[in-house]
Amino acid sequence: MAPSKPRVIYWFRTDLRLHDSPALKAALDLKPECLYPVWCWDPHYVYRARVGPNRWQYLLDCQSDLSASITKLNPKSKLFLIREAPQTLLAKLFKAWKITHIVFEKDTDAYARDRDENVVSQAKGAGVEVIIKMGRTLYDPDELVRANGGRPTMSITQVQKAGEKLGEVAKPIPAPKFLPDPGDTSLDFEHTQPSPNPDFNNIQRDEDDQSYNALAGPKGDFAVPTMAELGLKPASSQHRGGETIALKMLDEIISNTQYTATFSKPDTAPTAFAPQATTLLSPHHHFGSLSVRLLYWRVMDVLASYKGKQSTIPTNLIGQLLFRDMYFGAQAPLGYCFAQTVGNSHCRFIPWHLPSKIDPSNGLITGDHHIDTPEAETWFQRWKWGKTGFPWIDALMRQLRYEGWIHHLGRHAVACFLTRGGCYIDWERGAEVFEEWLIDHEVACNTGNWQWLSCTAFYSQFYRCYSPIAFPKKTDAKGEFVRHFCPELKDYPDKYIYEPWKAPIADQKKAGCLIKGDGDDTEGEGGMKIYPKPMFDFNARRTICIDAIKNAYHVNLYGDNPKVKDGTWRELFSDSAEGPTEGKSAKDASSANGNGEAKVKSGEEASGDMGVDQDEDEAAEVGGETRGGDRQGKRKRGKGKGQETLDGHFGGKRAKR
DNA sequence: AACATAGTTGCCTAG
DNA sequence: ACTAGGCAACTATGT
Repeated sequence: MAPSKPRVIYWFRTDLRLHDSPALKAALDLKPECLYPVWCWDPHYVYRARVGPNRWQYLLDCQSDLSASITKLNPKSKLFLIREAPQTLLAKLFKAWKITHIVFEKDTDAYARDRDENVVSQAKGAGVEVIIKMGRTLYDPDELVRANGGRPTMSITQVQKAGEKLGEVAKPIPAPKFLPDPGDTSLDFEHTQPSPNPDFNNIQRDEDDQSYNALAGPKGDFAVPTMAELGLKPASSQHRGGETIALKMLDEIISNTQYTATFSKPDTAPTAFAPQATTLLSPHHHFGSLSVRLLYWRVMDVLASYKGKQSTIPTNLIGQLLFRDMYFGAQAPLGYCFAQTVGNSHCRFIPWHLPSKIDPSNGLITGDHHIDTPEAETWFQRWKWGKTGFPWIDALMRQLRYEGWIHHLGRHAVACFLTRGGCYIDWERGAEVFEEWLIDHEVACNTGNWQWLSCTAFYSQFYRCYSPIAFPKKTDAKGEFVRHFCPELKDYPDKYIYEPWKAPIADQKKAGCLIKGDGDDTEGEGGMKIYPKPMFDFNARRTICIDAIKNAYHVNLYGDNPKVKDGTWRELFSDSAEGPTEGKSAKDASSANGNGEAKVKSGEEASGDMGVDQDEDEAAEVGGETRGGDRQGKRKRGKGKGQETLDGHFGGKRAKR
């Protein structure tokens, strides 16, 4: 009996490209009789990941461009976009389309691993062969971790050393010249509707979500959804996705050999816009519309022939890619806990304001947070919406919201301000906002960078604190960036542009904008604009925060410490510490931070639970596995029962200091 | 073992 | 306009 020719599903996910795809090459090497390029509209992304309109649009751009490129290679083919969860859909497709193989690119994100394990086991049960190839990073994160002694990669030198053991980064593979026909695409099976619970993206929609109305879309043609179908208003960002654009951007960067060879991240201006100072390739790497290995080798080619003085690792473009791999290598062994403090063996515990609520059933953050003081919540909201009264911070947050991208050092500035250098608010709050608004949001990189900036992992020089006044002055003394994104300040004199509250009233009136209030009003009498007063004395907050971090470093708890989970960490923090540290003795510590700033504690939650629901504190070890595969839809299940320990999954790996 | 140095990206003042 | 050193002080790594 001659073996029948392979009938292959190529499952596209975060690899929306045809060039340099080891997985796609593996699919084509099977010489299949038919190849189905498939995208499953995953409810995890639709409901559970936070995604604002700009990243939705970027994703649709990538899908449309990829689909067009597929059709260009084979007019019978396209990206078949099917509106159902992969966990329920793929097994039905195996049967309906007589599939023999499924091929996809490896994804080491915590959720992706769960999803893919599920699909792999269903494929095996159905007799479908699975082929998985790495292509998302320079090195396979799991191999990188193995070469790092099984430990998460926490520094760039570790990545370099581990990388050397793994040998040369894979050379890019050319895009295919042809693609096989797809087979019959009938969908003669029941449509499994997802449960939109929780739905973190409800706030993004102003119309009904119709993304799951029909398996093959409203026209039955497997088309890429429209923003309207998703219930979303149009994107505000000018940044557009897609492999075609990505390759053009790459060509432009590489053709500027001086830029490519001398690029040095700390020397690029975060105040530069239109054009920005860095490459803006990160969203393409996120969606896979540009291969990082292609960028790597094209940069290496330039470096090999460029005669002038070059920048070096870690500040050059190669270094940037190594940092990306470092974060993937930090995330890979830590799983879900990498994205939070509680349970994370490599993240310092600091008693931030607005700590996450934890689901006792799996030890994972729920997406909701405790409000330990109303003041901190106010600061958080003003930070998020660009109304802090610090123009540099507000301009960055508005650029983030409108355009979905800000310069890396701008991210430093706003992240430092929210956490260790201003508000003393939990980095998880900031990471959630970035997750929602960034077009290049990558869970490993976003998490890692927030830990870096909050000095909870990767970086520890907390006394180096970004000033919202001095820092932007270095590259933009005239405040052009602020004038663009905070136009109400556009006529302010240069000397007041970063601290407009210092301008005399006469100057404020002359510039057509009064500095007053807390951001609720934007326009006053006679068309006079209003910009808020600064929400605190920055230098005073800076001192409070540095003292508090220093103290927390001395207490020296990590996220996997039992005291973090059971609440007894409070006993280790004196009443004079910033943050919700007073615990049971809150009443005695009303104004005790030594800087004359009376702390405002809400009666409701000041001495309440932090990070963990206290009812659940008696939790004992119940099995070793808390991967949280059931995060969607069932997070309120089993309160008080079946909870598992938050610590010990990665126990014994790091000697505590 | 004790110590020195480096670490992608701080700020301020004096000269 | 630019640089050097002080500021107060963290961890990881190497000798």
